Amino acid sequence: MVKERYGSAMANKPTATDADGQKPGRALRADARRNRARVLQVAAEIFATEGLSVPVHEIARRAGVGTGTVSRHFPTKEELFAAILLDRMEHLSGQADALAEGRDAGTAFFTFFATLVHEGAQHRGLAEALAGAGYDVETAAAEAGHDVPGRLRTMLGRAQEAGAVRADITYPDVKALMAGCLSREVDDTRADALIRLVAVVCEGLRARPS
Amino acid sequence: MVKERYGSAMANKPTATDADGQKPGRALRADARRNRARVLQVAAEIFATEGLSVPVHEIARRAGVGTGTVSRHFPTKEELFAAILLDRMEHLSGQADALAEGRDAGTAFFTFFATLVHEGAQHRGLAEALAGAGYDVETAAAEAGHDVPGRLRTMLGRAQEAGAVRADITYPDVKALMAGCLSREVDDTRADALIRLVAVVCEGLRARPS
DNA sequence: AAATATACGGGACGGTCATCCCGTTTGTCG
DNA sequence: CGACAAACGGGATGACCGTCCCGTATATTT
Repeated sequence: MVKERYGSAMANKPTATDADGQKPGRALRADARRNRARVLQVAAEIFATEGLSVPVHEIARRAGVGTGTVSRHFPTKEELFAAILLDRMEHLSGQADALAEGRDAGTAFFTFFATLVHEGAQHRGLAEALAGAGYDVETAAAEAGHDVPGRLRTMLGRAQEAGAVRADITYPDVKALMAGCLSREVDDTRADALIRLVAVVCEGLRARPS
Repeated sequence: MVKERYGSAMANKPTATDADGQKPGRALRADARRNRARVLQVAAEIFATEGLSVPVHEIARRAGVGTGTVSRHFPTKEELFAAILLDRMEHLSGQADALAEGRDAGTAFFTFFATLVHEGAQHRGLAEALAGAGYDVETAAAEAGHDVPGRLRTMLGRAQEAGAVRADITYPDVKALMAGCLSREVDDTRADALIRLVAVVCEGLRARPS
């Protein structure tokens, strides 16, 4: 079953983060930095393959650390979710910038759309869980300079100006269609099924001569 | 956050059900039938608007009955989910049959697709939760004579034969696209946003001259 | 109207987790 | 190499929730 309610304990807004996602005030000890990274990686993997309900104790056990270590680095489970997501955002915004230059607007948009779908397939439910807990992922990412939604929105606008995408499509429409490609309902999560779905959706989005 | 693991307590397969969803062996007392219906209705409403994590105690309280009454009618929370879903399936399969006669195959398919999306918008997550608990909704519904997926699949096949839908589309593709239109990501759940999404998807599904 | 089975209410129980705390270990700096 | 702060581990704590139970109330039957 599904638990959605969280006492939102996510109030702190770091004003800046470095590549390790930590506040500027203090340097982490070497072992601490190592453990933090390891927990982040293991958690991302486990949540992706087994769902978000895996207990924090289990994450700690499989990462080879104590539960105290996890909750010191990530005081609540949501903050762990958020850290994972921020990490992915960083990666994706880099790819977006690379795509935006060189190709025509339509190709860039459709390619980035496909990239997001495949990325999302690896981290189902993470964003939804955080949104449900009242944590605004998009804003947090934007503040860290990894504004993936903003980049997608821009690409959409350019693609529409270039006449490659239907003019009446909105950004929320695009988000919803992305989520559709990620639906759990698809029995075989293999790449080819995903690719066909993306093709259908892109076909629907494409502008065509009236 | 999300809990996905369920000790699957859903073993009993009623061999037949009547309109109230009860086994043939015994007639329910009048107050029992009333309470059952009331809980079913209230639960469907609450789960639809506030999510599946609302505690059973809360359902009982708002339905004006004791928790014992709920768990006597629906021994586990999953069985409550399943009862709600079966109720909707019954409704939908009727609509499908009405659509199947009279119109051309393409129109019937696209119309039923839209109907399912709008219905699904009212009951987000229910099907997923049950599937995650190992409960096969489709089979249960089919045994009760309300095989909605089967009807959709048939309509898809006919629409493809009639040349109205791309031939390479599979049934799982259609299910996934449906789920996409139902995505939580859509901020405004108003009807017009949904309608535009459905339009985009149908456009993508439509067969076009090569 | 009395008798009886059926259903009701809601408190109790047990299990699961996220989070906190504190005695112990270990990196870091002089 | 010694001292101190930082970080570690993992058990304790408390909250939440699904399910069960049983004394009480009420529909049904004769």
